[in-house]
Amino acid sequence: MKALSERQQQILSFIEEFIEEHDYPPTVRDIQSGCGISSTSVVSYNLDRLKDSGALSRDSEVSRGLKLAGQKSGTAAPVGIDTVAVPLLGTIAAGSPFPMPENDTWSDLTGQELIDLPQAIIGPGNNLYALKVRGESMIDALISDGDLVIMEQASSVRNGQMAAVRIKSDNTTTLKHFYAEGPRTRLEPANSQMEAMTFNSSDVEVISRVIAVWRYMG
Amino acid sequence: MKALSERQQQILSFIEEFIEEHDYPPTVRDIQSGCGISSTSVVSYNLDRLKDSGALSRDSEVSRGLKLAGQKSGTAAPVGIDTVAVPLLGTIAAGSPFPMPENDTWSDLTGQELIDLPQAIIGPGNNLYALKVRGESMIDALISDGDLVIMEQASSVRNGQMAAVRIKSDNTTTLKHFYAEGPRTRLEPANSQMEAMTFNSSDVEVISRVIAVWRYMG
DNA sequence: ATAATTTCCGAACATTAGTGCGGATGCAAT
DNA sequence: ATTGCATCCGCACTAATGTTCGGAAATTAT
Repeated sequence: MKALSERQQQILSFIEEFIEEHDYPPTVRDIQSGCGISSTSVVSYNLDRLKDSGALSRDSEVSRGLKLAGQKSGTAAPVGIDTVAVPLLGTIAAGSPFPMPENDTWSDLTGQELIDLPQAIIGPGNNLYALKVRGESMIDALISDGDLVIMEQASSVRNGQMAAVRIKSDNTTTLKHFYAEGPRTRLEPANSQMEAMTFNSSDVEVISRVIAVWRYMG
Repeated sequence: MKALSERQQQILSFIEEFIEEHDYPPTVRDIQSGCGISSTSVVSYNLDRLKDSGALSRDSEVSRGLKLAGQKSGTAAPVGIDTVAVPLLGTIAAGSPFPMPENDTWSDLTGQELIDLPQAIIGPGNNLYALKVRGESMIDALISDGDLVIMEQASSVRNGQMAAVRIKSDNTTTLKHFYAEGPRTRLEPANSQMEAMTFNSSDVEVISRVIAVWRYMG
Protein backbone atom coordinates (compact mmCIF):
# COMPACT_ATOMS: atom_id res chain seq x y z
CA MET A 1 0.00 0.00 0.00
CA LYS A 2 1.23 3.40 -0.89
CA ALA A 3 2.34 5.47 2.05
CA LEU A 4 0.58 8.72 2.73
CA SER A 5 2.41 11.79 1.57
CA GLU A 6 3.39 14.44 4.03
CA ARG A 7 0.64 16.66 2.84
CA GLN A 8 -1.91 13.92 3.25
CA GLN A 9 -0.82 13.29 6.80
CA GLN A 10 -1.00 16.98 7.44
CA ILE A 11 -4.53 17.14 6.10
CA LEU A 12 -5.52 14.08 8.05
CA SER A 13 -4.38 15.44 11.36
CA PHE A 14 -5.91 18.80 10.60
CA ILE A 15 -9.25 17.11 10.07
CA GLU A 16 -8.88 15.32 13.38
CA GLU A 17 -8.16 18.50 15.23
CA PHE A 18 -10.94 20.34 13.49
CA ILE A 19 -13.51 17.72 14.41
CA GLU A 20 -12.15 17.69 17.93
CA GLU A 21 -12.79 21.38 18.19
CA HIS A 22 -16.02 21.83 16.27
CA ASP A 23 -17.71 18.46 16.39
CA TYR A 24 -18.21 18.63 12.67
CA PRO A 25 -15.79 18.06 9.82
CA PRO A 26 -14.08 20.89 7.97
CA THR A 27 -14.84 22.07 4.48
CA VAL A 28 -12.36 21.87 1.68
CA ARG A 29 -11.60 25.52 2.22
CA ASP A 30 -11.20 25.07 5.95
CA ILE A 31 -8.53 22.52 5.20
CA GLN A 32 -7.01 24.77 2.59
CA SER A 33 -6.44 27.69 4.92
CA GLY A 34 -5.71 25.48 7.89
CA CYS A 35 -2.92 23.72 6.07
CA GLY A 36 -1.71 26.69 4.07
CA ILE A 37 -2.61 25.23 0.72
CA SER A 38 -2.97 27.53 -2.20
CA SER A 39 -5.83 25.87 -4.04
CA THR A 40 -9.00 24.08 -3.14
CA SER A 41 -8.37 21.60 -5.89
CA VAL A 42 -5.21 20.46 -4.16
CA VAL A 43 -7.24 19.70 -1.10
CA SER A 44 -9.82 17.92 -3.16
CA TYR A 45 -7.11 15.98 -4.88
CA ASN A 46 -5.54 14.81 -1.66
CA LEU A 47 -8.87 14.01 -0.10
CA ASP A 48 -9.48 11.66 -2.97
CA ARG A 49 -6.11 10.06 -2.34
CA LEU A 50 -6.95 9.65 1.31
CA LYS A 51 -10.26 8.15 0.38
CA ASP A 52 -8.58 5.71 -1.96
CA SER A 53 -6.27 4.65 0.79
CA GLY A 54 -9.20 4.11 3.09
CA ALA A 55 -8.04 6.65 5.61
CA LEU A 56 -11.42 8.31 5.41
CA SER A 57 -14.69 8.16 3.58
CA ARG A 58 -16.13 11.00 1.65
CA ASP A 59 -19.65 11.74 0.57
CA SER A 60 -19.63 13.29 -2.85
CA GLU A 61 -21.22 16.68 -3.33
CA VAL A 62 -21.84 16.94 0.36
CA SER A 63 -20.33 19.73 2.34
CA ARG A 64 -18.19 18.50 5.18
CA GLY A 65 -18.98 14.98 4.04
CA LEU A 66 -15.94 13.50 5.69
CA LYS A 67 -15.63 10.61 8.08
CA LEU A 68 -12.35 9.46 9.46
CA ALA A 69 -11.51 5.79 9.44
CA GLY A 70 -10.38 4.32 12.69
CA GLN A 71 -12.45 6.93 14.38
CA LYS A 72 -14.41 5.95 17.37
CA SER A 73 -17.97 5.84 16.23
CA GLY A 74 -20.53 8.07 17.77
CA THR A 75 -19.48 11.66 17.99
CA ALA A 76 -21.55 12.75 20.90
CA ALA A 77 -20.83 10.60 23.88
CA PRO A 78 -20.01 7.03 23.05
CA VAL A 79 -20.69 5.02 26.14
CA GLY A 80 -20.96 1.91 24.06
CA ILE A 81 -18.23 -0.48 23.19
CA ASP A 82 -15.07 0.47 21.40
CA THR A 83 -15.43 0.08 17.72
CA VAL A 84 -13.14 0.56 14.81
CA ALA A 85 -14.30 1.76 11.43
CA VAL A 86 -12.77 -0.40 8.76
CA PRO A 87 -12.97 0.71 5.13
CA LEU A 88 -14.40 -1.72 2.64
CA LEU A 89 -11.98 -1.17 -0.19
CA GLY A 90 -13.51 -3.39 -2.77
CA THR A 91 -13.89 -6.90 -3.98
CA ILE A 92 -11.39 -9.57 -4.73
CA ALA A 93 -12.23 -12.02 -7.43
CA ALA A 94 -10.67 -15.12 -8.86
CA GLY A 95 -7.17 -14.57 -10.09
CA SER A 96 -7.50 -10.85 -9.96
CA PRO A 97 -4.52 -8.92 -8.74
CA PHE A 98 -5.06 -8.17 -5.12
CA PRO A 99 -6.78 -4.81 -4.76
CA MET A 100 -4.60 -2.11 -3.40
CA PRO A 101 -6.10 1.28 -2.90
CA GLU A 102 -5.77 3.18 -6.12
CA ASN A 103 -8.05 1.80 -8.77
CA ASP A 104 -11.63 2.92 -8.87
CA THR A 105 -13.35 -0.04 -10.39
CA TRP A 106 -14.81 -0.87 -7.05
CA SER A 107 -16.54 2.44 -6.68
CA ASP A 108 -19.61 1.23 -8.46
CA LEU A 109 -19.51 -2.14 -6.79
CA THR A 110 -19.42 -1.15 -3.20
CA GLY A 111 -18.78 2.53 -3.02
CA GLN A 112 -16.67 3.65 -0.18
CA GLU A 113 -18.09 2.12 2.91
CA LEU A 114 -16.93 1.96 6.45
CA ILE A 115 -17.74 -1.04 8.58
CA ASP A 116 -17.89 -0.66 12.31
CA LEU A 117 -16.41 -3.59 14.12
CA PRO A 118 -15.91 -4.00 17.84
CA GLN A 119 -12.36 -3.44 18.88
CA ALA A 120 -12.67 -6.51 21.04
CA ILE A 121 -13.08 -8.95 18.20
CA ILE A 122 -10.73 -7.19 15.82
CA GLY A 123 -7.89 -6.99 18.24
CA PRO A 124 -5.08 -4.52 17.80
CA GLY A 125 -3.82 -3.64 14.38
CA ASN A 126 -3.29 -0.69 12.15
CA ASN A 127 -4.06 -0.06 8.53
CA LEU A 128 -6.99 -2.40 8.59
CA TYR A 129 -9.26 -2.75 5.63
CA ALA A 130 -11.86 -5.13 4.36
CA LEU A 131 -12.43 -6.85 1.07
CA LYS A 132 -15.46 -8.65 -0.21
CA VAL A 133 -14.75 -11.95 -1.84
CA ARG A 134 -16.28 -12.56 -5.22
CA GLY A 135 -16.36 -16.08 -6.54
CA GLU A 136 -15.22 -19.40 -5.22
CA SER A 137 -11.54 -19.00 -5.89
CA MET A 138 -10.65 -18.95 -2.21
CA ILE A 139 -12.47 -22.12 -1.41
CA ASP A 140 -9.27 -23.82 -0.38
CA ALA A 141 -8.76 -21.09 2.19
CA LEU A 142 -12.20 -21.86 3.59
CA ILE A 143 -13.46 -18.60 2.20
CA SER A 144 -16.37 -18.45 -0.18
CA ASP A 145 -18.34 -16.04 -2.26
CA GLY A 146 -19.65 -13.06 -0.35
CA ASP A 147 -17.32 -13.39 2.59
CA LEU A 148 -15.79 -10.32 4.09
CA VAL A 149 -12.08 -10.54 4.73
CA ILE A 150 -10.50 -8.18 7.22
CA MET A 151 -6.90 -7.51 6.40
CA GLU A 152 -4.00 -5.65 7.82
CA GLN A 153 -1.43 -4.19 5.55
CA ALA A 154 1.87 -5.95 6.11
CA SER A 155 5.00 -6.74 4.19
CA SER A 156 5.93 -9.71 6.29
CA VAL A 157 4.14 -12.18 8.47
CA ARG A 158 5.05 -14.81 10.97
CA ASN A 159 5.09 -18.43 9.99
CA GLY A 160 1.70 -20.02 10.07
CA GLN A 161 -0.26 -16.86 9.58
CA MET A 162 -2.63 -16.50 6.70
CA ALA A 163 -1.74 -13.80 4.26
CA ALA A 164 -2.43 -12.49 0.84
CA VAL A 165 0.67 -13.44 -1.09
CA ARG A 166 1.65 -12.82 -4.65
CA ILE A 167 3.57 -15.34 -6.70
CA LYS A 168 5.63 -13.07 -8.86
CA SER A 169 6.37 -15.56 -11.58
CA ASP A 170 2.70 -16.37 -11.98
CA ASN A 171 1.49 -12.89 -11.19
CA THR A 172 -1.25 -14.49 -9.15
CA THR A 173 -2.40 -13.64 -5.66
CA THR A 174 -4.02 -15.97 -3.20
CA LEU A 175 -4.70 -16.40 0.47
CA LYS A 176 -2.52 -19.03 2.05
CA HIS A 177 -0.86 -19.96 5.28
CA PHE A 178 2.67 -18.70 5.06
CA TYR A 179 5.79 -20.62 6.11
CA ALA A 180 9.21 -19.18 5.39
CA GLU A 181 11.72 -22.01 5.29
CA GLY A 182 14.98 -20.38 4.35
CA PRO A 183 15.38 -20.09 0.61
CA ARG A 184 12.03 -21.71 0.07
CA THR A 185 8.61 -20.58 1.14
CA ARG A 186 5.79 -22.98 1.68
CA LEU A 187 2.21 -21.95 1.16
CA GLU A 188 -0.51 -24.16 2.38
CA PRO A 189 -4.26 -23.80 2.12
CA ALA A 190 -6.45 -23.61 5.16
CA ASN A 191 -8.14 -26.78 4.13
CA SER A 192 -5.70 -29.33 5.40
CA GLN A 193 -7.01 -31.87 2.97
CA MET A 194 -5.37 -29.98 0.17
CA GLU A 195 -1.71 -29.96 -0.59
CA ALA A 196 0.81 -27.28 0.11
CA MET A 197 3.12 -25.79 -2.47
CA THR A 198 6.60 -24.37 -2.14
CA PHE A 199 8.26 -21.56 -4.04
CA ASN A 200 11.52 -19.73 -4.03
CA SER A 201 11.24 -17.19 -1.27
CA SER A 202 12.25 -14.42 -3.65
CA ASP A 203 9.30 -15.34 -5.82
CA VAL A 204 6.81 -14.76 -3.01
CA GLU A 205 5.66 -11.33 -1.93
CA VAL A 206 3.51 -10.75 1.11
CA ILE A 207 0.82 -8.18 0.49
CA SER A 208 -1.26 -8.20 3.60
CA ARG A 209 -2.16 -10.27 6.58
CA VAL A 210 -5.56 -11.82 7.09
CA ILE A 211 -6.98 -10.78 10.40
CA ALA A 212 -10.41 -12.25 10.24
CA VAL A 213 -13.15 -13.56 8.04
CA TRP A 214 -16.78 -12.63 8.36
CA ARG A 215 -19.41 -14.65 6.59
CA TYR A 216 -22.98 -13.50 6.87
CA MET A 217 -25.80 -15.75 5.86
CA GLY A 218 -28.79 -14.13 7.52
CA MET B 1 -37.04 27.73 30.64
CA LYS B 2 -39.62 27.24 27.98
CA ALA B 3 -40.35 23.66 27.10
CA LEU B 4 -39.41 22.45 23.67
CA SER B 5 -42.22 22.19 21.18
CA GLU B 6 -42.98 18.91 19.58
CA ARG B 7 -41.34 20.01 16.38
CA GLN B 8 -38.25 21.05 18.17
CA GLN B 9 -37.94 17.71 19.87
CA GLN B 10 -38.48 16.05 16.54
CA ILE B 11 -35.72 18.09 14.98
CA LEU B 12 -33.44 17.45 17.89
CA SER B 13 -33.75 13.72 17.73
CA PHE B 14 -33.39 13.77 14.00
CA ILE B 15 -30.10 15.58 14.37
CA GLU B 16 -28.96 12.98 16.86
CA GLU B 17 -29.80 10.13 14.56
CA PHE B 18 -28.23 11.84 11.62
CA ILE B 19 -24.97 12.38 13.41
CA GLU B 20 -25.09 8.85 14.64
CA GLU B 21 -25.29 7.64 11.09
CA HIS B 22 -23.02 10.05 9.25
CA ASP B 23 -20.64 11.36 11.85
CA TYR B 24 -21.40 14.88 10.69
CA PRO B 25 -24.41 17.09 11.34
CA PRO B 26 -27.26 17.51 8.87
CA THR B 27 -27.95 20.55 6.74
CA VAL B 28 -31.06 22.61 7.13
CA ARG B 29 -32.49 20.82 4.15
CA ASP B 30 -31.57 17.42 5.52
CA ILE B 31 -33.63 18.26 8.55
CA GLN B 32 -36.40 19.63 6.40
CA SER B 33 -36.89 16.47 4.42
CA GLY B 34 -36.09 14.24 7.36
CA CYS B 35 -38.81 15.78 9.46
CA GLY B 36 -41.27 16.46 6.68
CA ILE B 37 -41.16 20.20 7.00
CA SER B 38 -42.29 22.30 4.11
CA SER B 39 -39.85 25.14 4.31
CA THR B 40 -36.22 25.60 5.15
CA SER B 41 -37.11 28.73 7.01
CA VAL B 42 -39.14 26.73 9.47
CA VAL B 43 -36.11 24.65 10.20
CA SER B 44 -33.99 27.71 10.55
CA TYR B 45 -36.54 29.25 12.84
CA ASN B 46 -36.67 26.24 15.11
CA LEU B 47 -32.94 25.86 15.13
CA ASP B 48 -32.76 29.35 16.48
CA ARG B 49 -35.27 28.43 19.16
CA LEU B 50 -33.24 25.37 20.06
CA LYS B 51 -30.18 27.49 20.21
CA ASP B 52 -31.96 29.96 22.48
CA SER B 53 -32.95 27.14 24.77
CA GLY B 54 -29.38 25.91 24.85
CA ALA B 55 -30.15 22.53 23.39
CA LEU B 56 -27.53 23.07 20.73
CA SER B 57 -25.09 25.61 19.47
CA ARG B 58 -25.06 26.90 15.98
CA ASP B 59 -22.35 28.50 13.92
CA SER B 60 -23.84 31.16 11.73
CA GLU B 61 -23.32 30.99 8.00
CA VAL B 62 -21.65 27.66 8.36
CA SER B 63 -23.01 24.60 6.68
CA ARG B 64 -23.81 21.84 9.13
CA GLY B 65 -22.65 24.20 11.84
CA LEU B 66 -24.55 22.37 14.53
CA LYS B 67 -23.31 21.01 17.79
CA LEU B 68 -25.51 19.21 20.21
CA ALA B 69 -25.35 20.21 23.81
CA GLY B 70 -24.68 17.48 26.30
CA GLN B 71 -27.25 15.00 27.43
CA LYS B 72 -30.68 16.41 27.71
CA SER B 73 -33.24 15.62 30.33
CA GLY B 74 -35.08 12.36 30.46
CA THR B 75 -33.72 8.99 29.57
CA ALA B 76 -30.02 9.28 29.13
CA ALA B 77 -29.71 6.48 26.67
CA PRO B 78 -26.05 5.96 25.87
CA VAL B 79 -25.25 7.04 22.37
CA GLY B 80 -23.18 4.56 20.46
CA ILE B 81 -23.55 2.13 17.66
CA ASP B 82 -26.23 -0.45 17.99
CA THR B 83 -24.76 -3.63 19.23
CA VAL B 84 -26.13 -6.97 20.13
CA ALA B 85 -24.71 -9.01 22.94
CA VAL B 86 -24.49 -12.61 21.84
CA PRO B 87 -23.83 -15.29 24.43
CA LEU B 88 -21.10 -17.75 23.74
CA LEU B 89 -22.82 -20.91 24.81
CA GLY B 90 -19.98 -23.30 24.39
CA THR B 91 -17.99 -25.30 21.94
CA ILE B 92 -19.06 -27.77 19.37
CA ALA B 93 -16.71 -30.57 18.65
CA ALA B 94 -16.61 -33.34 16.15
CA GLY B 95 -19.50 -35.68 16.53
CA SER B 96 -20.75 -34.09 19.66
CA PRO B 97 -24.46 -33.49 19.92
CA PHE B 98 -25.24 -30.01 18.81
CA PRO B 99 -25.73 -27.70 21.75
CA MET B 100 -29.06 -26.05 21.95
CA PRO B 101 -29.92 -23.14 24.18
CA GLU B 102 -32.45 -23.88 26.82
CA ASN B 103 -35.42 -21.64 27.25
CA ASP B 104 -34.03 -19.97 30.28
CA THR B 105 -30.75 -19.25 28.62
CA TRP B 106 -31.12 -15.54 28.77
CA SER B 107 -31.66 -15.38 32.44
CA ASP B 108 -28.99 -17.89 33.15
CA LEU B 109 -26.00 -16.18 31.70
CA THR B 110 -23.92 -16.09 34.79
CA GLY B 111 -20.36 -16.73 33.87
CA GLN B 112 -21.24 -16.89 30.23
CA GLU B 113 -19.20 -14.84 27.90
CA LEU B 114 -20.99 -12.20 25.92
CA ILE B 115 -19.79 -11.07 22.56
CA ASP B 116 -20.79 -7.63 21.39
CA LEU B 117 -21.46 -7.45 17.70
CA PRO B 118 -22.71 -4.47 15.73
CA GLN B 119 -26.35 -4.75 14.86
CA ALA B 120 -25.43 -3.63 11.38
CA ILE B 121 -23.45 -6.73 10.55
CA ILE B 122 -25.63 -9.14 12.45
CA GLY B 123 -28.88 -8.02 10.96
CA PRO B 124 -32.17 -8.71 12.63
CA GLY B 125 -32.75 -11.90 14.52
CA ASN B 126 -33.78 -13.11 17.93
CA ASN B 127 -32.44 -15.76 20.22
CA LEU B 128 -28.98 -15.45 18.84
CA TYR B 129 -26.11 -17.35 20.34
CA ALA B 130 -22.59 -18.25 19.41
CA LEU B 131 -20.63 -21.46 19.41
CA LYS B 132 -16.94 -22.04 19.12
CA VAL B 133 -15.98 -24.77 16.75
CA ARG B 134 -13.54 -27.38 17.97
CA GLY B 135 -11.88 -29.60 15.44
CA GLU B 136 -12.09 -29.92 11.71
CA SER B 137 -15.40 -31.70 11.51
CA MET B 138 -17.10 -28.81 9.77
CA ILE B 139 -14.53 -28.44 7.10
CA ASP B 140 -17.04 -29.20 4.38
CA ALA B 141 -19.09 -26.25 5.62
CA LEU B 142 -16.07 -24.01 5.18
CA ILE B 143 -15.76 -23.79 8.92
CA SER B 144 -12.63 -24.78 10.72
CA ASP B 145 -11.19 -25.13 14.15
CA GLY B 146 -11.54 -22.03 16.29
CA ASP B 147 -14.24 -20.40 14.23
CA LEU B 148 -17.09 -18.69 15.92
CA VAL B 149 -20.51 -19.54 14.57
CA ILE B 150 -23.40 -17.18 15.20
CA MET B 151 -26.69 -19.00 15.26
CA GLU B 152 -30.34 -18.25 15.63
CA GLN B 153 -32.64 -20.66 17.26
CA ALA B 154 -35.09 -21.94 14.68
CA SER B 155 -37.14 -24.99 13.99
CA SER B 156 -37.43 -24.37 10.31
CA VAL B 157 -35.45 -22.55 7.69
CA ARG B 158 -35.94 -21.44 4.14
CA ASN B 159 -34.44 -23.41 1.34
CA GLY B 160 -30.83 -22.63 0.72
CA GLN B 161 -30.06 -21.40 4.19
CA MET B 162 -27.38 -23.01 6.21
CA ALA B 163 -28.56 -24.67 9.35
CA ALA B 164 -27.59 -27.08 12.03
CA VAL B 165 -29.58 -30.16 11.23
CA ARG B 166 -29.83 -33.48 12.96
CA ILE B 167 -30.18 -36.73 11.09
CA LYS B 168 -32.31 -38.71 13.48
CA SER B 169 -31.46 -42.13 12.17
CA ASP B 170 -27.75 -41.44 12.47
CA ASN B 171 -28.06 -39.28 15.53
CA THR B 172 -25.53 -36.96 13.95
CA THR B 173 -25.64 -33.22 13.59
CA THR B 174 -23.94 -31.14 10.95
CA LEU B 175 -24.05 -27.78 9.30
CA LYS B 176 -25.47 -27.93 5.81
CA HIS B 177 -27.41 -25.93 3.31
CA PHE B 178 -30.99 -27.00 3.65
CA TYR B 179 -33.37 -27.75 0.78
CA ALA B 180 -36.79 -29.18 1.50
CA GLU B 181 -38.02 -31.02 -1.57
CA GLY B 182 -41.31 -32.52 -0.56
CA PRO B 183 -40.89 -35.89 1.09
CA ARG B 184 -37.13 -35.66 0.72
CA THR B 185 -34.72 -33.16 2.13
CA ARG B 186 -31.45 -32.41 0.47
CA LEU B 187 -28.47 -31.28 2.46
CA GLU B 188 -25.51 -29.88 0.68
CA PRO B 189 -22.19 -28.70 2.05
CA ALA B 190 -20.96 -25.17 1.56
CA ASN B 191 -18.05 -26.47 -0.38
CA SER B 192 -19.61 -26.99 -3.76
CA GLN B 193 -16.94 -29.47 -4.68
CA MET B 194 -18.48 -31.94 -2.31
CA GLU B 195 -21.62 -33.89 -2.92
CA ALA B 196 -25.03 -33.33 -1.47
CA MET B 197 -27.07 -35.97 0.29
CA THR B 198 -30.79 -36.50 0.57
CA PHE B 199 -32.83 -37.93 3.39
CA ASN B 200 -36.43 -38.52 4.23
CA SER B 201 -37.74 -35.22 5.44
CA SER B 202 -39.05 -36.86 8.58
CA ASP B 203 -35.55 -37.97 9.36
CA VAL B 204 -34.19 -34.44 9.36
CA GLU B 205 -34.62 -32.03 12.24
CA VAL B 206 -33.62 -28.40 12.05
CA ILE B 207 -31.95 -27.21 15.21
CA SER B 208 -30.84 -23.73 14.42
CA ARG B 209 -30.03 -21.41 11.63
CA VAL B 210 -26.53 -20.21 10.89
CA ILE B 211 -26.41 -16.44 10.80
CA ALA B 212 -22.75 -15.79 10.41
CA VAL B 213 -19.27 -17.14 10.85
CA TRP B 214 -16.41 -15.24 12.41
CA ARG B 215 -12.89 -16.46 12.02
CA TYR B 216 -10.18 -14.56 13.81
CA MET B 217 -6.59 -15.11 12.91
CA GLY B 218 -4.89 -12.07 14.36
C1' DA C 1 -63.83 38.24 20.21
C1' DT C 2 -59.65 40.65 19.67
C1' DA C 3 -55.02 41.20 20.00
C1' DA C 4 -50.51 39.40 20.68
C1' DT C 5 -47.38 35.79 20.00
C1' DT C 6 -45.63 31.84 18.02
C1' DT C 7 -45.14 28.98 14.25
C1' DC C 8 -45.32 28.01 9.49
C1' DC C 9 -45.13 28.90 4.46
C1' DG C 10 -43.01 29.89 -0.03
C1' DA C 11 -40.00 31.94 -2.68
C1' DA C 12 -36.15 34.51 -3.68
C1' DC C 13 -31.45 35.68 -2.44
C1' DA C 14 -26.55 35.41 -1.10
C1' DT C 15 -22.81 32.74 0.50
C1' DT C 16 -20.57 28.69 1.06
C1' DA C 17 -18.41 24.93 -0.68
C1' DG C 18 -17.46 20.89 -3.97
C1' DT C 19 -15.84 20.01 -8.74
C1' DG C 20 -13.53 20.35 -13.28
C1' DC C 21 -9.97 21.76 -16.31
C1' DG C 22 -5.84 23.50 -18.58
C1' DG C 23 -1.57 24.13 -17.45
C1' DA C 24 2.54 24.39 -14.33
C1' DT C 25 6.08 22.00 -11.38
C1' DG C 26 8.88 18.42 -9.55
C1' DC C 27 10.72 13.80 -9.59
C1' DA C 28 12.03 9.39 -11.19
C1' DA C 29 12.59 6.03 -14.78
C1' DT C 30 13.92 5.28 -19.78
C1' DA D 1 16.48 14.89 -23.17
C1' DT D 2 12.02 12.58 -23.01
C1' DT D 3 8.43 10.37 -21.05
C1' DG D 4 5.38 9.30 -17.40
C1' DC D 5 3.34 10.24 -13.06
C1' DA D 6 2.03 12.50 -8.99
C1' DT D 7 1.25 16.87 -7.15
C1' DC D 8 0.13 21.60 -7.27
C1' DC D 9 -1.86 26.02 -9.06
C1' DG D 10 -5.72 29.37 -10.42
C1' DC D 11 -9.76 30.05 -11.85
C1' DA D 12 -14.27 29.45 -13.18
C1' DC D 13 -18.51 26.89 -12.73
C1' DT D 14 -22.20 24.87 -10.39
C1' DA D 15 -24.45 22.64 -6.72
C1' DA D 16 -25.27 22.88 -1.92
C1' DT D 17 -26.75 25.47 1.86
C1' DG D 18 -27.85 29.30 5.14
C1' DT D 19 -30.62 33.60 5.32
C1' DT D 20 -34.23 36.89 4.62
C1' DC D 21 -38.93 38.63 4.25
C1' DG D 22 -43.84 39.38 3.65
C1' DG D 23 -47.61 37.19 4.84
C1' DA D 24 -50.71 33.25 6.40
C1' DA D 25 -52.09 30.07 9.93
C1' DA D 26 -52.24 28.35 14.52
C1' DT D 27 -51.92 29.19 19.37
C1' DT D 28 -52.23 31.81 23.47
C1' DA D 29 -53.21 35.79 26.13
C1' DT D 30 -56.28 39.80 27.22
